[in-house]
Order: sequence, then structure tokens, then C-alpha cells
Amino acid sequence: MAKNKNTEQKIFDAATELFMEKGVDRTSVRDIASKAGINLALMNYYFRSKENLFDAIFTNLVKENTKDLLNILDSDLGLEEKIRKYVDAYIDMLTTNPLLVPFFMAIIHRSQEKITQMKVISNLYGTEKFSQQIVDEGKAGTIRRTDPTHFFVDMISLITFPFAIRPLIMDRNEMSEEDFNNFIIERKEHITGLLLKSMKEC
Amino acid sequence: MAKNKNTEQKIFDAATELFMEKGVDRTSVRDIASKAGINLALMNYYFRSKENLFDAIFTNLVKENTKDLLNILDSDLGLEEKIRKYVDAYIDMLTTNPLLVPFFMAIIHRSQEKITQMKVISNLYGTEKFSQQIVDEGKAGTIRRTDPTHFFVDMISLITFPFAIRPLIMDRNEMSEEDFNNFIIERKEHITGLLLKSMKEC
DNA sequence: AATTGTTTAAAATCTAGTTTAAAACAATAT
DNA sequence: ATATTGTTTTAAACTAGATTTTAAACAATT
Repeated sequence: MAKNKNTEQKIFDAATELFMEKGVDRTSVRDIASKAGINLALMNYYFRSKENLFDAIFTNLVKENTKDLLNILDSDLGLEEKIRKYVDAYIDMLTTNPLLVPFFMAIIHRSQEKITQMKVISNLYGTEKFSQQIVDEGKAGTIRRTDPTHFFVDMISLITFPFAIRPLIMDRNEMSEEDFNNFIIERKEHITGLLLKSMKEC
Repeated sequence: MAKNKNTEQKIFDAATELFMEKGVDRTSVRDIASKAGINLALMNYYFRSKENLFDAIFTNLVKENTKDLLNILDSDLGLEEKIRKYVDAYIDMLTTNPLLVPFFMAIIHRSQEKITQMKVISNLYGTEKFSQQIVDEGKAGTIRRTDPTHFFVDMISLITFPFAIRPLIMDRNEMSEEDFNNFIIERKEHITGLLLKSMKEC
């Protein structure tokens, strides 16, 4: 039982990396086995099929990377502070793992039907509490009345889309990796400012 | 030579549809041949390889769908009117073909390296003239001084990202196709307002 | 009738996912 | 210690399907 978890984990980790880098359909089981340093058949032994392995990996990725964000949305912070923290945390997370967004985008296209049936997928989207907060503060008059659905879509669009088209932005503006990261850091303030301004009467 | 262009076009069209729907890697040459009603080997005869066919299709899709948008950006309209028209035209175009964005996102992930080398790819991004206009009007004081790179990224993020995550938005908000389209129509005004407001001093 | 371009059919080649069967290993019971 | 049992690993085979190549058939044109 010693090596058991170990092998399973090695397969899982190798496949995660490869799927994110090259895409699920361009990664063969032989690639995975070779990267994990294990025998071909072990993938099947532990995960039954490649598609099954993918499901496990995808579910895990969503869970791991949305936990903190959902906690922020559901916290008792005021709206401004909450948005600031959310934008910050989200961008930090994506900077750490810049392949996440492109990978998710590819998966949405690849596994459209399957994906909406996965329970974990609701993690990718906003929370009831946050929507309510926007409505409440609108009624209270601390902010302009704002449609929470549009607002949330605005927010995640502004945060995540640049990562989806990262190669284009870099190419077009002749940015190095470092330049891009700086650009993204600039965006933290920029996005927060934009969103807050959109909620102010003026 | 009568059927020549015809057959080539049939392959091209069938492949375009299938690639957009199911993704390049989940479409087989047999699928294409069968959908086009032609013999398997004809794909090779006309396009040499599947990857080659894909390149031709991708280039064509980008060209076809960016022409009008680039014309708007390069026109002599005032900034406000230009933004209004651009948002409108872009959203109309994507509504007509809601698979375009998810497909492009998947391709960016799939063909990262290749893509930045394609000449056509610069079409996907803003124009020099538009950037200059933002800088100029900022200096002239008709708008707040605005970084054109951030502004342009904001604009295309807000316009296109909702299409990239369409299934999630629909699922989360229990929208039908029609509901989603109405949501998107709402966004025309919403996005234009947001962008213009962001450029106003206040 | 010959040439050229187009289409078809069949075969070869290659790649990939999955399965099988047997061997190696580890733990536990005898 | 030996045997038994269950788990893990290995190597090879199987299956299916994809792409590509080759050669033959066909059609149109010269």
C-alpha cells in the first residue's frame, strides 16, 4: 500500500500538467505514462479510462482554484473592499497559473454538455449572497442600482479574458512574460477602479 | 474544372462547420468527407493534410469576421460614436455565430505557437489609429487620459467573454437561448455605457 | 487518341486507447 | 518459514480508427 497513493498521484499530476499544456485531445495515454514514469496500463488500472481521468482532474482543478474566491464573495466585507480583494486574489491566482484560463476555455468548447452537468461547475460562477449584496446596496442608495448578473459578468470578463488571449496581447504589444505580468498587475487597480466607478452615481 | 471549385468548397465548408462545433481534434477526416459527401482521399488531394485544411479555415474565419470591425476602428467617427458602433457590430456578429468565440479560445490553447506566426492574427486586435485617437482625445481633454491598451482589452473582454462562457451563464441563470440573446442585447447598452463612463472625468 | 485534371477505391501505415495475462510484490495468516 | 491472498506492475496483444499513399477509373479538353 506504500506506493499505491504515490503511483495514482504521479499519474494524476503528470496528466494534469500535460492536459493543461497541450490539451486533453493532444495528450496521449502514452505521453502521460511516460511523463509519470509508469507503465501504460496503470492509467487504466487506477482511472479506468482517459476520459475518467480527465473528469477527476478537471473537478479537482475547479475546486482547488475557486475555494478562496468563493470565500471572499461570501464574506461579510463591504462591497468595495470585497471587490478589491476578489480582483486581487483572482488575478494573483491566474498569474500563478496562467494556463488555467486558456485550458478552461478549451474545455468549455470541448465538453460543453458534460460540463454543465458537473456539480462542481457552479463554483466557477458567483454566489447568491454577492448578488444580494449588490441589490441591497442599490436599494439602500450606497451605490447606483446595478444588475448583479451584468456586474458579475463584467467583473470576471475583465479579470480573466486577458489570460485567455495572452499570446495575442503579448504579440501585439511586443511584451515579454515580465511585461505581461506587469500589465496584469496594472490591471488590478484598473479593473477595480472601473467597476467601482460603474457603480457610482455621477 | 466544373466540379473542382465545388468539391474544394464543399470540403472547406463541411470542415468549417465541424471544426467549430466539435473542435478540430474531435473531428475526423471521415466526418468531414461524410458531411461533404465526398471520398475520404479528396481532403488530401485538395488540402494535403488536415492541419493544412485547418490553417486555411482559421485564416478565412478571422478575415471574414474582422473586416467590418477593423473598418469601424479605422473610420473617422468620433470616439463615442465609434465605440457604440463597434460594440454593436461586434455583438451582432457574435450573436449570428455564437460558436466563434469558444472556437477561437480553443484554438488559442491548441495552436498557441502557430497562431502568433499567422499574419492574419493581427486582425484580431485593435488598430494603431484607434489607439492614437484615444491618446489624442485624452490630450485634448475631451476624455479622461486613458491607456489605450487597457481600454481596448477592457472593450473586447466585455464584448466577447460572455460568449466564451455562454453555457455557464445560461446554466447558472437558467436561461434559454432566447434569454441569453436578450441578455446579450442588454449588454450592448450596458457595455457602451460602462466604457464611456470610464472615460469621463467625474 | 492523348493529355490532363478529378474522383474513387483499396491498401499501407501509423497512432491511440483499452484489455489481457502473467509476473512481482507485500501483507497476513498458517 | 511457507502458503495464501490481494494488490500492483509489466509486457504484449487487441481493437479501432486516423491519415496518407498508390494506383486505377473517369471525365473533360485538346
